[in-house]
Amino acid sequence: MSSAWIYECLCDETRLRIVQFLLEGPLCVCHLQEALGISQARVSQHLAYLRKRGMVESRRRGTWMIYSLPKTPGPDLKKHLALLKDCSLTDEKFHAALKKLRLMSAGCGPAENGTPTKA
Amino acid sequence: MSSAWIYECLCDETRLRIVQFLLEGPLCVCHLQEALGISQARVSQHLAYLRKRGMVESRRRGTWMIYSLPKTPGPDLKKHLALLKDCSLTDEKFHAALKKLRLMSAGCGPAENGTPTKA
DNA sequence: GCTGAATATTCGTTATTACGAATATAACGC
DNA sequence: GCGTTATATTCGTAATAACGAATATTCAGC
Repeated sequence: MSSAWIYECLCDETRLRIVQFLLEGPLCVCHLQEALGISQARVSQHLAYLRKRGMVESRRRGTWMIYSLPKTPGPDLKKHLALLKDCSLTDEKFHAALKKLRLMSAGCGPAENGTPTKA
Repeated sequence: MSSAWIYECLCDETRLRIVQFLLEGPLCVCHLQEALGISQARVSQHLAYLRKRGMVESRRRGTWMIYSLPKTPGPDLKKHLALLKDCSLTDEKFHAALKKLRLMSAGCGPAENGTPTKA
């Protein structure tokens, strides 16, 4: 039952969305919060869940926490993430949310090496 | 969130095992019960869960119910099942259970077109 | 139609999980 | 040090899911 934890991480709709977003690039908590339209606490709780299990990594950038997918995922996780990305291509709702997110802010990826500048 | 239901189906360890077994071929309830080492009711409950969501199909053969994976799975499910099979290759526990199952009984696959004969 | 075998369903309980609200922590600029 | 912003954690509760036990259904053979 080696990769059962992967299914457990993704069986919650909010967590699945988070990982889908992170597949597009690193994001800070407040951007995820905006994109998902849920409370800050809920985002943090789910991120903590995913972090404990090794599904996401975090690094601090000033007061911001930048979350991203593991730089060196294990073979099973790597395949699952690739498949999720593939399946996300046909996910209308996700793409609508992603578009909204990109309009809202530039994302945390490009601004990684400077002081965070909120939109 | 198109394929969220797939993760929901597989996030339970028992259900994941069931689908892993079915990837090897059709099985009846009592064989699954033996292979999993759990009560008949639990197997039936989980199978009902999976059937409602289109993850498994069933057909009657005498008093036996033969469960199998969908003959014509959608594109996303097809990919997920292929990945699960791939990941199962390195799953020691699963292979041990599979070996035990094959020693116990011939399986329901070969006996499909006759009266079921319990080992 | 009765019986036994295989499977399904219902029900009450327990365990787990997600949640919102409140509070705590951490870093930054002053 | 103080206030502000961003994030994390704790806690009590509500929703959900899994479970065992008991019961119901379905079919085959007689």
